[in-house]
Amino acid sequence: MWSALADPNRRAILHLLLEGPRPVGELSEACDLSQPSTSKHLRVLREAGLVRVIPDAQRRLYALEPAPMAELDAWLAPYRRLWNSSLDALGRHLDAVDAEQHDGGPAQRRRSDEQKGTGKP
Amino acid sequence: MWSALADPNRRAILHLLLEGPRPVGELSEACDLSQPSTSKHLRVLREAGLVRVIPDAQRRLYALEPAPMAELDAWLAPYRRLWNSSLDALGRHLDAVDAEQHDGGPAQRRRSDEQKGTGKP
DNA sequence: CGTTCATATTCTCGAACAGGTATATTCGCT
DNA sequence: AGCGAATATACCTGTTCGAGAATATGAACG
Repeated sequence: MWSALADPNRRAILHLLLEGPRPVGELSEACDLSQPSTSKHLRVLREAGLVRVIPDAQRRLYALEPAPMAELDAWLAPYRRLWNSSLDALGRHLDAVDAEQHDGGPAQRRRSDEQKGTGKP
Repeated sequence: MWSALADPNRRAILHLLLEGPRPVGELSEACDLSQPSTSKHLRVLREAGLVRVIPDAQRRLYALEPAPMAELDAWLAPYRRLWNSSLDALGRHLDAVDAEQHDGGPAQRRRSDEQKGTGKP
């Protein structure tokens, strides 16, 4: 997933998909990429699980897949404490989530975080 | 910065640095990397602004630089909205969205997605 | 001053990657 | 069925990347 996000064009595609599903041609035009290049980038994004494809006649609509972003957020969480160690609600909330995953504490808010192993033990 | 984060070894280094500044040798040993390789990765991380160096005699302590993580978080912010709404009612809404995108049915999840004219009716 | 430890840099090689062109596939339309 | 639009794949090419070996810098210490 990280290598998929490493490319600026792919991030641009994701940014466009933020506004809703789009066909390849539109992404290609908006990102100023050739159509084959766009298709290849979309393939990488799809194999990384970042987007999913919705077949629509001869078109293929691509849509964001939110799950990997949650994974990214989970990775970022420990670092978030660093850059702003004194957040009002957010930081405490995240700390709570972190603690919850360790001691099984008040698990009432984001219990859907425990989806699959991130491959990063 | 993204390309710096794309490498698993570099992410491992950052993960180690979470526990505090460390000299190169320690990182090298912990990540099972050769010393030159570690130095090269650290150079990339440094040029990406992700770590900073603290010279200490003939040693060089590397420490996390929190700022770029904030940048990452800012980039992630728009997507966070997405997965939050998805996690909210995971299974049912995914099915609903799926159906909606096939028959153009009740667009209940589209709160503020269609803000800009995509030029694609 | 020379030795040794810790780190950085250079070089080279093989693999991976991005972009371009040409071609294949699939669906809708007439 | 055949044509055309939309998308995917294959092939080629120049570039980048990461690992490894050899070497250079630089500081402590005898």
